[in-house]
Amino acid sequence: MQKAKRVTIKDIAKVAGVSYATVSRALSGNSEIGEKTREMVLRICDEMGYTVNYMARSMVTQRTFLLGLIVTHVNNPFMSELAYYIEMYARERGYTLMLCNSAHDIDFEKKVFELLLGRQVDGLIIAPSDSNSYQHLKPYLSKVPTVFVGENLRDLPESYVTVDNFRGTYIGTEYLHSLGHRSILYFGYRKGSVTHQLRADGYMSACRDLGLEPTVYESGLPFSSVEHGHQMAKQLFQKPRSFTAMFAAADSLALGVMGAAEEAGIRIPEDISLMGFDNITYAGLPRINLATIEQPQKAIGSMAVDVLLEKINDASAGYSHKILLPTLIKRGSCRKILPEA
Amino acid sequence: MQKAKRVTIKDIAKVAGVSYATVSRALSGNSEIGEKTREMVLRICDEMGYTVNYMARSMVTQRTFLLGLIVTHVNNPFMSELAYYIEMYARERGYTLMLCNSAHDIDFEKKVFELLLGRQVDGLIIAPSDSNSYQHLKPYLSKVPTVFVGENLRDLPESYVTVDNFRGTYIGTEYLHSLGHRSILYFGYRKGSVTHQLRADGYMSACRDLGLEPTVYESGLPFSSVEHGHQMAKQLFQKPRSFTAMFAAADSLALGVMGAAEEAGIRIPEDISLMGFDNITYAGLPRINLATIEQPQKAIGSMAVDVLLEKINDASAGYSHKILLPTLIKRGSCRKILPEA
DNA sequence: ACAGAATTCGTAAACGTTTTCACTTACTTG
DNA sequence: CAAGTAAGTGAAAACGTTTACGAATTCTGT
Repeated sequence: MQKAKRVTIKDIAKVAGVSYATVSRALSGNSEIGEKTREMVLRICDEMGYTVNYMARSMVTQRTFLLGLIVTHVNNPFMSELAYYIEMYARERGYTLMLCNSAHDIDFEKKVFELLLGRQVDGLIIAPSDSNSYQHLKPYLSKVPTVFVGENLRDLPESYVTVDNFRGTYIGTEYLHSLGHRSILYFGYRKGSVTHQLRADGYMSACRDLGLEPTVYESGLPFSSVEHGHQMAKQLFQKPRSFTAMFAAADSLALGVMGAAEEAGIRIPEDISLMGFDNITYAGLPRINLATIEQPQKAIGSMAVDVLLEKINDASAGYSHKILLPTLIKRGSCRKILPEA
Repeated sequence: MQKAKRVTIKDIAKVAGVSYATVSRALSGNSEIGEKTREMVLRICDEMGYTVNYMARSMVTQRTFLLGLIVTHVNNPFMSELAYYIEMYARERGYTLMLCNSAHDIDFEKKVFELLLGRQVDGLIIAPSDSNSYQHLKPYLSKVPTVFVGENLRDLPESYVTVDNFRGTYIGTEYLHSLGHRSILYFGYRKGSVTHQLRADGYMSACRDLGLEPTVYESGLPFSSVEHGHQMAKQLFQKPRSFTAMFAAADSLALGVMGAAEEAGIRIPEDISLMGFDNITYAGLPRINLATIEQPQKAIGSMAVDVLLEKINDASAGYSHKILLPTLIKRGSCRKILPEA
């Protein structure tokens, strides 16, 4: 009883007493057709509950209006927000999203890419699991328009849209300095990642410009997470501290720091001011109140879609690099102190 | 240059010097074919970078191996976790996910349902935006196997998988009682929703069994969010309190309560013990430490897929209601007190 | 009222697969 | 070695659309 056979264009044609080409014309609307027949056909479609079969259509038009989205984890708050905006915006533009998680696994990422290719997506947005995952995906990139998101590929000949990571840490460091902090520890997570490198560079550059001594503490871990932050901070807090503020390279790390601080009896912001990066929803929660650098996720999402659609619609289009501006978000985790000097 | 024409089964056939039917057989593997030809064909496919076109395949097999997932908001932490598990598990079973947000909008939900229908999904998982009005989806339900998730449809003849909401609030209330609380306020969010009703019932039933006086404070708002919780609690805290513990119907509400409490100078857990429901990731964060009732999301996700696949593969299968067990998660937001009596 | 133009519609091919059916081969077996 | 069976392969139809092409109809202006 579940098997209610789907009604096709031919069924409509039979009832309407026209050829099925005419039905197609009435529906797609782009071809010329008589006004009375169009109305008649549309009415019958309605009555019979017809819905167009996109697959069949795609077979002949060679366009699926399908977009692939590969994220590391949808349940990573940064990704889920991005995914939300991308989905909504893509739908607005007539595209449907196929979502896949790569789970930070490069082989998985490759497989998923191939899968989506087989699904004939018109284009692909990928939040790479690793900034050198570009190398692994290279063979596929000629097969489908792709835009990278959330990672900076530097001057590689591929489209990407991301935030100005350098500027983010730069203005954050400036802010901490303006609060009176003269000894700021940078708390990073991944050596060798371009994105991370840029964040670290922004911090160091600001330190230089402000006459501060930069100190970097980082793990070689492949990605940031609350647990990683917790582990790292735990170790850190065992040794005596010489800094008054910490700049974490990602909000998730900062959250881990908060946990470790609590355990170690260190108060934030009384003993240490803490700054994050991303402005995930968690950061704004009442008790968390994490000052941070906001990535304009909605803009990143819609921009990624725009860039992609441009690429899809104009095969001769080159690649583009869009770098959006971050915003400083002041919150309770940072406080003003008197410079000791 | 982007337009690298995709290689089809016919191209392979030409190179291999066989008919394209043979190529198909070599790939799908289910038909009989000579061992040497199979290897030869597969080798050539590999060399030429062939990937099967799922759309074309689906045209003839009438199976797309596509699953639709409709959630209210992927960036709602409960949903994003669910989506993650569903995607991963579905992929494991050979299905690809098409994700759509309904944004708590019933008309939107309908449109999206229709859209996915047109995309020929084999089945549909939906976290309804409103459990009252499954009515608007009714006309579609005969067209595609569907399972509802996260909402209890009571005894409607449709499949769903959800947590035992009644039991969740029941054991939560018991726990608060065991800590010495004798005056527990239930802080709910949506009148008329079955899910909410069950949670409220669990609380009231426990109160009755424990000899406590139930008190319910609720808004008619359509869904729970941190902002709603904040608003509600703000009002509540203006009046004098007679309770020592609050049981929020959802973690997001509880988070809002925390914010309002902070503003009102009320300490948690010193002044009030607070309990949530869902165990979203936020709840476990260092400073939040929200005691709550955990929904087994991973199990819900995979179970939903299992139920759906069963329905897909056996058209004569009826519907099933799966009610999974919640778990009490003890955390710092609740503390022991001495009963005044 | 008639030539010609414009409009509307039907026929058929095409998209890339799977699968039935029938036809070759090759392999058994007595 | 004949005959029967098994195994491998090709030809062609089918899935539900869109669209180029051409035929038929209606409209325009004189």
